[in-house]
Amino acid sequence: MRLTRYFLPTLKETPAEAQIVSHRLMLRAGMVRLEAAGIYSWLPLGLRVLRRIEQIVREEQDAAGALELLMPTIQPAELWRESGRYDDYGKEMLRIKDRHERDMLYGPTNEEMVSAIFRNFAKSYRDLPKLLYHIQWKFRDEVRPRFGVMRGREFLMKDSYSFDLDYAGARASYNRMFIAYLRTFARMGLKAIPMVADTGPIGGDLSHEFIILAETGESAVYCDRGLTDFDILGESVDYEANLQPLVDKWTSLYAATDEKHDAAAFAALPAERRMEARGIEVGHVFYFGTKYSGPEAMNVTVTGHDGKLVHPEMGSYGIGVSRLVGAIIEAHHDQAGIRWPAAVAPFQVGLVNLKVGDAACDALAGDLYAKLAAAGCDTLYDDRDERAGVKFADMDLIGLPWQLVVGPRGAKTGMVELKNRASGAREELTAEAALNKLVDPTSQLGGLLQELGKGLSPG
RNA sequence: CGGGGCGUAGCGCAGCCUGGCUAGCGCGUCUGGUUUGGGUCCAGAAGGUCGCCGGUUCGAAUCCGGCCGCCCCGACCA
Repeated sequence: MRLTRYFLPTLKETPAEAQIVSHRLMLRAGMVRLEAAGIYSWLPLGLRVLRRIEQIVREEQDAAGALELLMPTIQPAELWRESGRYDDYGKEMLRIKDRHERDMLYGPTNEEMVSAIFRNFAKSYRDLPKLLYHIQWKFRDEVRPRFGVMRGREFLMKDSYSFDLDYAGARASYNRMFIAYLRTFARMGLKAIPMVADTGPIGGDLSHEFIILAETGESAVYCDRGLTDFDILGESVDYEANLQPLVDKWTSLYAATDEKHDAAAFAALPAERRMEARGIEVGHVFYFGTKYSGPEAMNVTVTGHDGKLVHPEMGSYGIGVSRLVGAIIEAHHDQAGIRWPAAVAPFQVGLVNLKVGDAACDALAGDLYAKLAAAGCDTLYDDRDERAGVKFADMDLIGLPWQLVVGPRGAKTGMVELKNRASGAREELTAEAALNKLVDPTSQLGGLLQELGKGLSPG
């Protein structure tokens, strides 16, 4: 993409309303625009990131055996009256009426609807187990939206729902999602730590929040330092096998948010393993049994092995997709701007032509742009007639993993500079060598790019 | 929803307390020149219903009342 043709309204100064760093950077980098409290338009750069995150989530859900569907944003109140939540949910639910004065609502979640869908089609134990998910905009009329997209009223969420014949099956589904979540966040360059969460009236130990560590996190967290050394991507995961040992490994060490914190248990850890930090919740997995499938709610039944009707055991599993955009920035930024992990970056390479109009610079940069494009590498080519400082500042701000700089100093001899945004490391090398480094499929980055390229649509 | 703060040009702000010429400044934008490896410098220009409605007054960005919007702290949540 040529920057002269792109829509990238970067800001030098920080808008007054933004307090936390991710919100500031998203506004300054031209990713989003506030439309109303907690409601945002996603501008082209922000949308690209949102889509990358969404796609990683989708791939891991699919890999874990979940099936994608798409339910509407607007739901009839009838469903919620069935479960009893229409009256319980309170003002957080945005209630609307259609032209016939029928009560509708903008969905804050989808347990009722997915239960109704499942109830309609599933008849027998042979239809179980099933894991259904969708990625859809939700609305919760928060009293106080804040932190930009991290706590908006409208937000993009991936929510999955599992249906199993019995508790053992539900636990297996839970484990699938648990592992899928670990992989999902790890692929995004995040260290997400599962922490025991409140299960409410259901009880049991089957609810975990996935928390990423960030200095600016919303809540205090306490955990065993050993958890940060675990690497799910290094494990071989077979979703058809028993996942319990793997789940046990991740839940064996102490980890809790402040509301579930057990000071005594934490104090029992060796001092060097005690870690106190700040965290942001990016996912939540929850087993709730027959709360929604039961007779007092949606009354979902299938015929069991013995011919008797049974209510499926359910669970739900959420990932805050739009929230992740902010959360990732909280975890990956510096003074100058964002430092995107490659897997979610809006573009992989920022190609900077320092002197547009200079024959050597134009030719070399143009050639590199064409070759990067041919190699399938998402490249943002800064071909603006701007000063070097402006270009560098914008590049650092939007945080693409690699900056490929073509300037008059080196262009004559075919030399360019390659800068790694995350580490800040720069090296002078020939254009050819830089290209090979960026797109050679045998190189680490090249391999990553190839993997990223799969299934990604241009944004 | 309780407490606090703020709405003046695209963005960041001053002016308001103590009403008074054509409402300012910086950044950005446009034009010309200059400069050219980290947000150049000079000159010129465009751009504002001072959030909205009403009141007080000879006169309101400024004082008073109401409303709307946004932000922060708290309680609540992905």
